[in-house]
Amino acid sequence: MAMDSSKNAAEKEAEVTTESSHEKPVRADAKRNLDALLVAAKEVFASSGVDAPVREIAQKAGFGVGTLYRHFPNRAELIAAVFRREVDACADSAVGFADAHPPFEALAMWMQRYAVFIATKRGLASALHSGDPAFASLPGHFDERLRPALQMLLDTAIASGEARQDIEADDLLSAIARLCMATNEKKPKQGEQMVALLTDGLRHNVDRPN
Amino acid sequence: MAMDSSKNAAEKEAEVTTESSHEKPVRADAKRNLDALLVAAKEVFASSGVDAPVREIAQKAGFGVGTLYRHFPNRAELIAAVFRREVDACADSAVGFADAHPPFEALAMWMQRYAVFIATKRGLASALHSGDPAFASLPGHFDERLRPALQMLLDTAIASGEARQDIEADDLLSAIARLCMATNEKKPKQGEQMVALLTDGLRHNVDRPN
DNA sequence: TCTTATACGGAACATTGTTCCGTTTGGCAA
DNA sequence: TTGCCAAACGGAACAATGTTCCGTATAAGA
Repeated sequence: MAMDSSKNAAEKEAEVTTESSHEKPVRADAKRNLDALLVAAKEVFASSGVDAPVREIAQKAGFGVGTLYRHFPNRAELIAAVFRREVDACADSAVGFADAHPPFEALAMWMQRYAVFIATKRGLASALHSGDPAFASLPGHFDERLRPALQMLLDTAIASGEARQDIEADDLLSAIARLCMATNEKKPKQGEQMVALLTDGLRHNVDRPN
Repeated sequence: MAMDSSKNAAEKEAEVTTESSHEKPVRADAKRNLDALLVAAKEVFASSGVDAPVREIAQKAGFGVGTLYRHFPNRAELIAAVFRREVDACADSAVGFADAHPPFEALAMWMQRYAVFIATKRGLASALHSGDPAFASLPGHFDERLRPALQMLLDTAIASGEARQDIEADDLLSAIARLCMATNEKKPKQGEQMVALLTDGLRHNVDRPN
C-alpha cells in the first residue's frame, strides 16, 4: 500500500499494459490483445454502460470470452482496469494541455475533459458503492492521479493571475463529478454547460484575497 | 399522478394489500399469499440484501416462483412494494408512539425506528439510483409519508418545550439515513448510537430563538 | 354439488458470469 | 530455417438467476 503510493505517475501508467521488469516476459500478442480488450471494453462501457455482458466486450474486441478471463480474473477487475486506465489518461492529458495552451485555457480544457470522462461512466457510482473488492482501490487512485493534475493546472492559472485562488482542487473535482454523473437523457450537454459555468466562475474575483 | 398525491395516508396504506373497491374482487387466498410473500421478502432482504434471488424469497414464503410472478411483474416491483409497505409501517408507527409516550420520548423512539429501517435496507441506495422505473416513485413516497410523521412528532416535542425548534424534519430524515445507510460489518450498533447522539442534540438549546 | 375463473407449482427457457480443455501460435534454440 | 513447447486463444459447457408457460388445484358463487 505504501509502496503503491510512492510510485510516480510514469511508472504507474506503464504498469497498466506491461508487466514489471523482473516478472516473466509477456508474449507480444498477449500484450497487444490485452490492450485491444481494454479499448473495446471502454467503448462498450461508454455505449451500453458498465453492465454490458462480457460476451459483448469480447466480441467487440474480436476475442472469445476465454481470452478475456485469461487477462482478468473476473468482470469487476476488467471494469476497474478500464477505469484506472481512463483516469490515468485523463490525468496525463493535463500536461499536454499545459504545454500547448495558455494557463487558463488549459485549465478550462482539462475540466471539460474530466467532465466528459465522468459523463461517459454510466454505472460508475453504483460500481464504487457495490462493495466489490475490485473497486476498493479506485477512489484512492482517483485522488492520487486527478488531484495533482488539476492542482498543477490551477496553480499555473493562479500564478498567471487568470484564476482566483480561493478554490480547492478537491472541491472542483467533486463538483464536476456531481454535475456530470447523472447525465440524464434529454440535454446530454447539460453537464458540460454547467462545468463551463463553473469555469467562468473561476475567472471572477481574481483579486479577492480569500 | 396528481390523483395519487391527493390520496390520504389511510387510503394509500389500504391499497398495498387490498384492491380498490371498484375492481374485481381478489380471492381470499390470493390476498393472504400476497401478504406472506411481502413478509418473506422483507425478511430475506434484511438478511441477504435486496440482491437475494427470487427463488429464495419464494421458498421462504412457501410458494413457487410462478406465484411470486403472478403478484409482481418482476423482481424490481416486488422490491419496491416491500419498501413502500415498510415506509408506510414506519410512518404509521409514529401515531402509536405519540399516543403511548411523552412527546420527546416518542420522537426519540421513532427516530430509532427509522434508523433500524434504513439500516436493514442493504442495497436501497443502489436500487434507488439504478434507474429502474419500478423505483421511480419511491423517493416521493418516502417524502410523502415519512416527513409528515416526523414533523408531527417534532412539532409536539417542540410545543412541549422539550426540543429545539431550529431543526427541519427533512434534514433530520436525511441525516439519519446517511448515518445508518452504510451499516458496515463491525459495530452494527454504530448507526443507532450516532442517531441517539443526534437525538440528544435536539434537547439542547431548546430556548434558542433560531 | 358443480362449474369455472382464479391461483398455484415448478419445469423450462433466456441471459449472463465463469470454467475448462483442446487447438493454435509466438519466440527461442538447434 | 525448422522444431519445440509454454503461453495464449476460442468457444462449448456449466452455474446462477430472472422470467415465462401451462397443467393442476381450488375458492366461491349458482
